[in-house]
Amino acid sequence: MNLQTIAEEFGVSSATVSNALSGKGRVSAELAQRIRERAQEMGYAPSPPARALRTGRTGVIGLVLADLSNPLFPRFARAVDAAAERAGYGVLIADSHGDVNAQTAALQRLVRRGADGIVVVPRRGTRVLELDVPLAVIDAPSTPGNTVCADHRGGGAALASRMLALGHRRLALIGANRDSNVQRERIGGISAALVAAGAEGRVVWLEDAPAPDFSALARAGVTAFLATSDLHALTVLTALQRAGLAVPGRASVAGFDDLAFSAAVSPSLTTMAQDVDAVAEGAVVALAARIADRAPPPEATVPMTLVERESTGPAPGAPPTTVLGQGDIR
Amino acid sequence: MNLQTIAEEFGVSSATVSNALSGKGRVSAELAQRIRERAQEMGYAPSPPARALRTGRTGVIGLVLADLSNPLFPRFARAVDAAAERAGYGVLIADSHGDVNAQTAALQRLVRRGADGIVVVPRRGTRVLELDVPLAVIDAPSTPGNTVCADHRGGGAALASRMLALGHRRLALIGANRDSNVQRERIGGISAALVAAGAEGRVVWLEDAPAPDFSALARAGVTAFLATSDLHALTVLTALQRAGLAVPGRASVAGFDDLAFSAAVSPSLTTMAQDVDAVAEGAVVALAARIADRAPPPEATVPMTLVERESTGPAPGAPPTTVLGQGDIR
DNA sequence: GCACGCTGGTTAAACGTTTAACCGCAGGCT
DNA sequence: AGCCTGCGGTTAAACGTTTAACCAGCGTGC
Repeated sequence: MNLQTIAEEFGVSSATVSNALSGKGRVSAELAQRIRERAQEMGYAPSPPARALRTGRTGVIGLVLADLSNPLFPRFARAVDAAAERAGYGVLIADSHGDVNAQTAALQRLVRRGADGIVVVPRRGTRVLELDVPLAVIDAPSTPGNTVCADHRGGGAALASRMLALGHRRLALIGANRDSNVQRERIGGISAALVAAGAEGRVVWLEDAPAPDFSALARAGVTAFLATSDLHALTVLTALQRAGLAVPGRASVAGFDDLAFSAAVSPSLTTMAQDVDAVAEGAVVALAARIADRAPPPEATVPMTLVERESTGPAPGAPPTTVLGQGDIR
Repeated sequence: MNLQTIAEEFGVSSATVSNALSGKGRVSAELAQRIRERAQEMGYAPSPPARALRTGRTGVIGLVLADLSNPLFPRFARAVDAAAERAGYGVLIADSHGDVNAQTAALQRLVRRGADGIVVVPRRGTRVLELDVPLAVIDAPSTPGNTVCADHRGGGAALASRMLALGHRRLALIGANRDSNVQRERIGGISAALVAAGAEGRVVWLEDAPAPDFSALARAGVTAFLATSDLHALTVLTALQRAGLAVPGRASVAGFDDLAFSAAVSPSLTTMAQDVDAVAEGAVVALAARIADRAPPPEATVPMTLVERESTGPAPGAPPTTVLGQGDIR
């Protein structure tokens, strides 16, 4: 089932068949058409190794998801896979087992396996070394070499604004792992918006420290908890509930990324979602351009969208506000 | 940086170098040694396409994760990747977008890309069609063609026994999606153990139906909720907490699979965990054997382990029992 | 009448590896 | 002396594709 067998059927050379299928050389339009049809009905598929050997390109890109603890992993994998498929690429994965030089090892494995380029979602604070293959980095605008990402800062600002509109003035910020550019930007966006409005936003928990007593904070007057991840938001939510504090009656809780469980818990979590598909598409397109030696598109950020659910509401004692866009707006 | 360049350095033919590196043909031991050392220090790596073209094998296996909603995805991907790496294979992914013929499309994409074999975690109730490449299926023993999986039935039975030992006699079972072989086996294992002990275990929620009122069930005398997934367990947990029912004081809650959030919520979730690494390793080993045309190992199941956390405890009003293995036993 | 250019192909080389077949040579056996 | 055998390689083909270079035939312009 190679070019030769088709060629013999038509009494032509295999080069002609190759030309007909690729539309590159000189073949009469009519013969080309017939060859394409026949190849189609024979289910002919070119041999990737042969093509790769000749052209030096494998048609495969690597994907390294470094931060395994990030539950966005499956969605990124899926989205990158879909985008790569659209661009005609296969996807080779390599999970760096979390640690930093395992990440570079993963990258090298991928180039050894012949990846034409690599999409990498780096481990927090990891700088990705320069390789001899094109890279597309998905992290945060502040990361050097970043290619495309969600607008984490803008998302933080938007979430904060919404909470301000709901009357919250004392807020607790959660989960600012200082090694994560993404989390830093989210916190930065939130803080900026709060400060501009004269509200209080204090970071109360970094990932590495032991968790504080959230219910005590609520009793002390904090009316909203904004976490940089739904995972942390969930921790807060269950802690408050366990202490008998109503959410959102007594305090509101919100997170980021709209993780799988966020819609399933009760009350369901308000969250700032990123458009994973758009980000992945951007990364793959940029990578494909760089592989084809065209100018890659400029560094881009895609907007985040607020998914307002049940875990947020007006601050207790605040004057009633018009509640816009309530409900699941996915 | 190919065989030829090394060969010239030694004044031998490229075939000799190939033989030296593979240890297959006839080369003097001493020359072979020198060649290997030199290749090492030159950083020589054989060209995968060339090797694939010649041998007909790419050294790459496919991984299709069909059930995207399954949050185990990242762990399976990681584990399969690691096992494949150990076996000398790369991993090409293909996410079937959930629907059934997208799954077969994904399989075909992988074979077209040259996968030597495919590991598939099938979509619920999907029968995987026979292909011309070796397959390893990770699902449940009842699935035709299954290769390796966790002992879902045994896990269910063990979880049930533990709850019985804690004095629970009226239990609610949750999440028996009737298309999922895995969930059916888990429910089956639980039910069998409960029935054998004369306790009551009723399935109260299938995924497609609207969720019942869990707090009402608890007030009606159910003291334990066993869900086939931590996701459902979390739904129950938050619903009970919101209704002001203490967990595990008033009712115990347990799930399966030890998902990311399970240790983070309050109270942390008791769960029946599967050894993802062992399952993945089994699948890859079986697949590698089939690819090498050796007899694959027999179908295997790997035991599950109970991770007992805070969400389970003695049934209210039950005689006090010795509590074995309390705490996080990971 | 002839050089020229266009059309529709063909030929052959090249990509880098593996492997079957061959081959010269030295030593041992008969 | 002749023959076999084992050692240490070499030669060459093959895997399937792409692509640069070539070529026959034919209509055209001058």
